[in-house]
Amino acid sequence: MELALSLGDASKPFLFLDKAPKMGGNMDIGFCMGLGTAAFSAARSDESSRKSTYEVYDQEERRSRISSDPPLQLNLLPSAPVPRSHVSSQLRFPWLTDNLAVSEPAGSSDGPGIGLDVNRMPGVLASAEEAEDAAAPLSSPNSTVSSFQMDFGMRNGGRSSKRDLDVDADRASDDEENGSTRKKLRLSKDQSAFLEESFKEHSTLNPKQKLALAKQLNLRPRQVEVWFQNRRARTKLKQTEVDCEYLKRCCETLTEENRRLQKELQDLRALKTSQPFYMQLPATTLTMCPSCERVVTTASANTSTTTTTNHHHHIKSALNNNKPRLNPFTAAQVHIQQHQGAAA
DNA sequence: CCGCCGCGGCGGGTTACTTCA
DNA sequence: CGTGAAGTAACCCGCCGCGGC
Repeated sequence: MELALSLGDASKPFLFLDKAPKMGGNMDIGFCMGLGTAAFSAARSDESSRKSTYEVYDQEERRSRISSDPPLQLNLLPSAPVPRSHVSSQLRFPWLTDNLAVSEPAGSSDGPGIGLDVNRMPGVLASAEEAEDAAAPLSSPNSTVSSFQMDFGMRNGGRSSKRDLDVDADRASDDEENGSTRKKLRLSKDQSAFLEESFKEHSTLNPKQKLALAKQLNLRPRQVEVWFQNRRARTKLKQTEVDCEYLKRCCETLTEENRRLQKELQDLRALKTSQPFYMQLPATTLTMCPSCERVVTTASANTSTTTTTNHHHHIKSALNNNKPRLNPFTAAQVHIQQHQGAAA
């Protein structure tokens, strides 16, 4: 599945918001970005400085589909590089009532990937708007915990483990003791999954979408915004890695080609010295074998065109197949004639 | 019409924290 | 149990576009 990222239509609603209940069992959502050529990476940086990077990717993908280069596909879905918090095989959305019962198995909360809902606070405001109102004037780091309103965890009445309690308690005390401490709060796996879904719909948010998402997830709009910024950064980083890998392969290929050509040149020089007759032949120009479309070196001598080739295996073949022995130029001519004869 | 200003969004970079091997 | 690496939430800064004046 190939999904072109599109940022253009910010007015487009999140489709999945309407169909969230259907998402339950399907984690197999391909999220691929097309990469036509690696070269665009450097070029686009200036040209698109004020465009969204992902919009440019989208354009490049369209271009790449036109070109003959097979696009590199970067799978950016949670499946691979995405954190352990996404290991669950099913996306469950606790705000959907039919999911409640299976949200978190009892007794599993101390294991890895427990979906530690650090944002959830015992005293919950009624709405995300209230949460936002509470948080709005406080963008300072120490405001985070106190402003988080997570009516999000409905599993087992809210608390999933003693560890959660301890962590929250620690945070609360930290906040009280150290007002300048920046708290980093993990989003739950459900929140992350939902944000991931929305990112696939739109990699950027308009204010409406941001608010809607924040409300859905009981996060502050600022958190949603930050999450999307970071997510775009991660995507770009991954794409850069893919670009680098592609360029690396290109470099290796070219190095190999260069090595091969050097050897070929060496062989030809050796041939030239061993058979001085050919030294009298005129200067050569590059042309292409009309049949196999490989580059050949053509030497024009008055009326007759004799051809040697960079792909001198052709010539060697012609030399071997034609007795008495032909010189390489005649052999190349024979080679081309053979192609023409075969085509006719 | 033009310039200025405030606002908001974004990218890039960084920091601080969490989790895991 | 301590530690380093990786992942990521949150922040800061600068730039730009846009709308209002």
